[in-house]
Amino acid sequence: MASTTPPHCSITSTTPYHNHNQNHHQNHWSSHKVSLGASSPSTRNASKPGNSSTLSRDPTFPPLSPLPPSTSELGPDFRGRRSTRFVSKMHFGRLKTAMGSRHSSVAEEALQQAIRFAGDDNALESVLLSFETKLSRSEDYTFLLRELGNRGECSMAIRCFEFAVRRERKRNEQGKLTSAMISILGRLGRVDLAKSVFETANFEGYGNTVYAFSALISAYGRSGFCEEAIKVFESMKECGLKPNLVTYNAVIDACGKGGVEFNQAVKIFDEMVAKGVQPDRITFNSLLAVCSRGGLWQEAMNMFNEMAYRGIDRDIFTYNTLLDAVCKGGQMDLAYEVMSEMSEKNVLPNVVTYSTVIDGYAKDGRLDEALNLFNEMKIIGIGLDRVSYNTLLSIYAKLGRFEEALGVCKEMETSGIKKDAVTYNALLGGYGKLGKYDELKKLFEEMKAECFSPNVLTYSTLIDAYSKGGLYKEAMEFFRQFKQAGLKADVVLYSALIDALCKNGLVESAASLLDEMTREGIRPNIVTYNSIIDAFGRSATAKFEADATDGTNGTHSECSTYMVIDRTESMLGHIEEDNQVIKIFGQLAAEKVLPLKEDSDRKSQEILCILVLFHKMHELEIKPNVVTFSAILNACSRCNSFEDASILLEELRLFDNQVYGVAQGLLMGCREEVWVQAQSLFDEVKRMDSSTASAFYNALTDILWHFGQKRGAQLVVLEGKRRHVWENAWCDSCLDLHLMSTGAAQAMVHAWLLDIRSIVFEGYELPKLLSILTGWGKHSKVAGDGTLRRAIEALLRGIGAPFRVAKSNIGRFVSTGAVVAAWLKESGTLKVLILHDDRTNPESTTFGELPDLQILPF
DNA sequence: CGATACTTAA
Repeated sequence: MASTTPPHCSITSTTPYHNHNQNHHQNHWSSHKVSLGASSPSTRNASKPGNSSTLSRDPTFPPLSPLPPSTSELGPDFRGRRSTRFVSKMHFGRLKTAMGSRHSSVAEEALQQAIRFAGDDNALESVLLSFETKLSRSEDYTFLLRELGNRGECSMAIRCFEFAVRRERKRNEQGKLTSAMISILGRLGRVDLAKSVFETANFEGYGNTVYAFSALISAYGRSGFCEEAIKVFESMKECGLKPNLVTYNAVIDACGKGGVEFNQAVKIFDEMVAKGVQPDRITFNSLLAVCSRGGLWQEAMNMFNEMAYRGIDRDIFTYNTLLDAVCKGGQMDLAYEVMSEMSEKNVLPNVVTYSTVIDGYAKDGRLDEALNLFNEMKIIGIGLDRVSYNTLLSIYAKLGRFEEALGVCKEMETSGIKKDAVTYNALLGGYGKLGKYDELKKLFEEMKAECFSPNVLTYSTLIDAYSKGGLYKEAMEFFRQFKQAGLKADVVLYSALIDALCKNGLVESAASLLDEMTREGIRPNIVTYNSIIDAFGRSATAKFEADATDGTNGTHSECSTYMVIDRTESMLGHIEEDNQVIKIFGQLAAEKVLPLKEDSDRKSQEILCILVLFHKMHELEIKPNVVTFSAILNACSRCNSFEDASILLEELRLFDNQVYGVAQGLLMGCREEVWVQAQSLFDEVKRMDSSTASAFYNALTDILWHFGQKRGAQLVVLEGKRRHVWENAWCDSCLDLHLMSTGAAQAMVHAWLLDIRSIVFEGYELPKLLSILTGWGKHSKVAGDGTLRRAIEALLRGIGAPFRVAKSNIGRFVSTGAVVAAWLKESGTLKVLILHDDRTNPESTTFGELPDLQILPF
């Protein structure tokens, strides 16, 4: 890694990652689904706490309600804010203990009494009074505060603090209590209260210390309010206080939690060095955390190297955070390397290390490797914790390996770890994927019965699952429950809704939802964009029923979908404001959405919209992934203009030459030129999970087939077969096409028949019965609509292949080996089986024209 | 003197 520059330079230099002009060709092919990137801080801070910024004149504290629901014990969900995923790093598992603190045993006694009166503030007051003479020093009170905080007794802690401050004479002792209190409130996620404690202390004259400021900075950081943290940091300097190591560390840490740009954190780091404050391990660990947020693995490696240069030890946190950055950056091979080096550096990987790398593999689609690491963990005796169990569970759920997922649940139970909201949501996702709606409902009820209130993700999962299954009525019902619960929609929920609309061709409604979410300050991500891109070329409209009397006379309006929906009276009896979504879902449920009639002008326009979207994504630093690529190719396949499709791909090459260059090259018939590049693309896809990989091959084959590059399509399909993209798709007696798109399937039929032919010509016998399976159109929008079956039927008829529909199964075409062999021996057969490209590169005709290649068995 | 650190669900 940049070994030519001295490491101490590397930290502040502009990194290639941020230099889009130079580097955007390399970094766009990220396989992980969500890029946290650098989100705009302004939107994230839409709901700043405690905006009553005027200094409180009243030395009493603000009313304590609303308190977090459960204050009696420290549950896993114990935090003040639960609305955002940016603030996931709250460390209530690692409590500050009073071990080694210099409190007296009387303080312990006082604590026991106080806990007994939990919730009764007056009783607490009398306990404190009765101990007043015995509790001498502020250490005793700090101990009490901390222990009350650890037990979630926020209001008691504040009472105790007020009491202690009142009886204390010495300023610096009051100051100690203040910084402790701010820290505790910060840990409890109550920045609003922390701020008012701070302001009061300042007003009363004992809060103007570097400790109080540092604690407040950290409190803001914990809740993700990085801008506020930096403001406090600046105001501290204005007060004439000098930030010290801890202060700087707290600010940098806040940057990491708030998802701030790496460069801004580096600026603070530079300032600290310039002021002569020597960074320590925690500084670097926090800087690494900033990198990990944005997946800036190169910068993280630089930091890591710089630590060695400065002679700073690296601990388990250093390694875990570095690994997180490297994993989020999609560099799993490097992650593996780093992890392997840990033991020889005497830092043994722990459960967090494993969870991090395992999740990295899982997100990269390398599920086998993820599962291997779990085994490794078991072998070397690292016990699984809640997080690792949930990670394992979600991998199985994602793979649809439900038996194993349930096994994980059992194992969790026997190890004494109860299911939590994460577990339930992962299970719901798993059932949803398999379309097990009864179980889904049952589990949802169980979850509620176990008092895990469903959160946004729960509802997103349910809405997504039901709409993917076409069950819009249920999806709508869950949406309504979600609204009723008063939850705020997030990017996942919006994406689920948008996806449902897109899959039904309601692009314009989807676009208006995209606007709506943006207006609400919710940043769309790659999943959102992939759905919308996928919708282009699917135009449909909701059908407007003038008078719902007979339905024969529904006027089919051609104007914009959004307008149609807007003018449609709610069929729910009453019109709910704000509920565009419910209306549209109502339409979907009533099957009043019809495809718009073929309109090639419109489709061409839509294709070009993709370019606009792509630019927008680039602007928002949302990295396209393989799903984006597949979606774009699918949109092209739905469009009839070769010119438009090729213009689009040509333009997209500016963003990622490798990926779009390969597609464009194959489409234009320059196969020879791009085939090496194509191979490395296929290598990358090979590492992803099977459904993503097959979607990629399906999309690429479809566009080639659609635009007449049939030989190219066939080569791609064979590449996919060689790499086992479609499981057990092919043997001598049976060709299973049910996971393939129509283009891929057709190209495959030709290849398979050619292969069978070579068996015949080598003098071997064919199996008695040959069959071609098309399934029931699993991959088309409506299960069982048979698009694939019809395409294959037409193809077989077209080439005169003697197959017929099986009696028992209309998705299966059968023939006998003898009949097929006879047909294959006919003189004209080879000619119809060999595929050709409409376009070949005139300068390199040799490659595509060698018939030998096609006759040989593959 | 008191204030600062890691991993999970689409």
